[in-house]
Amino acid sequence: MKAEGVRARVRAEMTEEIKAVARRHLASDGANLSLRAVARDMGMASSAVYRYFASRDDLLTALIIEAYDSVGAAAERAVAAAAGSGAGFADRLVLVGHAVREWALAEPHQWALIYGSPVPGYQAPQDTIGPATRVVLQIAAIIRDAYAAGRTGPQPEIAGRYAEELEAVADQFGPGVPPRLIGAGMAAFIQLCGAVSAELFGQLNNSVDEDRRGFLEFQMRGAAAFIGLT
Amino acid sequence: MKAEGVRARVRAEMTEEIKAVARRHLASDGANLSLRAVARDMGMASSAVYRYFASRDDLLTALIIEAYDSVGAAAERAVAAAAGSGAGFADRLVLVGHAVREWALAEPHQWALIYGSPVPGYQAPQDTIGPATRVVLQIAAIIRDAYAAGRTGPQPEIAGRYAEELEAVADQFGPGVPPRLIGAGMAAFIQLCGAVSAELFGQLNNSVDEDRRGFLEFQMRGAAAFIGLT
DNA sequence: TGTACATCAGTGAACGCGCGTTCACTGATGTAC
DNA sequence: TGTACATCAGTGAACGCGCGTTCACTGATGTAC
Repeated sequence: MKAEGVRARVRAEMTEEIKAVARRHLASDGANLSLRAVARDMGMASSAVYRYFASRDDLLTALIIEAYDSVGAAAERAVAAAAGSGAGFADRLVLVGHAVREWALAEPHQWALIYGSPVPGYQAPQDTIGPATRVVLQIAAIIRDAYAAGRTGPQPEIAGRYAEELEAVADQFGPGVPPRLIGAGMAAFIQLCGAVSAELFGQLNNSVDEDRRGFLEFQMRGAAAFIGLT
Repeated sequence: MKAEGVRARVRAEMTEEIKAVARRHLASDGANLSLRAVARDMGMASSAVYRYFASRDDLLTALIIEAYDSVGAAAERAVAAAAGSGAGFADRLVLVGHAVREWALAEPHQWALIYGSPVPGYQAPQDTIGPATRVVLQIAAIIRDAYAAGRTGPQPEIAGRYAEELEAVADQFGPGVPPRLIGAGMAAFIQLCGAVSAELFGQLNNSVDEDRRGFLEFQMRGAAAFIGLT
């Protein structure tokens, strides 16, 4: 056995287990995650957790990053599978929607952690920015590809300062992509987040209770139409 | 002075003041509202608050109901003013969007309380249901009026179980309103909530930072187009 | 108008609990010779 | 291969704090006669 290998592996495993237990605790406590409760669940002294995370906020940050990565990966798998099977661009957007929604239904507390109200007193560090953009990047990629394939329809003019801001964003994605397209893509992402949050946070109760998947698809097709995807 | 008038009025004033202080506390603590902190801020013993609210959850419920009523009233004022000035139906939807957004910017913590992640361990009582529907009711009213005026454009067919569910919802709003219209109206509401939450919870940071009002209008015009409002 | 009584707001101490974080420590595991 | 030392995981007590809720109580305000 490797010299430093064993300790390092055990350390990694413990770190993962702490995160796993903490994720379970998100379910009952929301973002009021308690280090002591996590330690209790693991059968160790609360002080021992500090061997793995410098503070409660550090643990929270790790959970946030993993949540972003997890939903981002789900979106990426959906786009890759859809592109591989030759689905149309609107269908790809719908499939991203379903993938994100299904991830959220499976991990509602992780969803609340990243897309719900901010945790009071918690300031997200820079490390979270990258992972946070993975989902919207996938939507942007669909749009970029659709635009390159000439399948984005006519884009109405937009004007105003927000149009200029979108232009700056568009420049990061591919030369020549019209800013309105990027704006409509961001709108689709925001709409998706809103739709999933509405379902999880109870705003659909007593109106759409059975076929929420169908209703999400309805909304995503609206978003695709707004973009102009064909 | 009336016999029971004085005590009753003082009692009402105290109740209001407690709620006002509690609202201020939402800003720092989020939904982890502390009765003791509220009492401290009012310079009274924590036990005295129990003369006015039976428990912390009762106070939270009162705040939630007032928040729904407050944003609902803002939406109602916007619709009334827009209808009075003869604005088109799409414009009315946009104006509701601006009104809701402005309310949320002024009261971000109340917004988080009602549209953010649910408070852990808190179960909303029945009393919140009515106030919770005031905003979406205004959007439904715009759509009903637009439909009656023949300004909702052609409605594509929808099918599936969610369509049946929307039919049941449509029946509550006015006979003959096509369920797809109601679905598109709900989608507009959800999109609005998503857009406002995205702005407040930081998802627009580093992409649309200056003209968020314009970007919201862009999104609401998309929602109006999806409905078919002209 | 004055007096006896009931109502009610507010106090302060207490109960029992939980929290994040620090610190001196024990023992086991790895490292260097 | 064996021994001396360094590293590091984990313990348990403690600090200082906060919380929701209850309870017996004081004193002021209202009510009934």
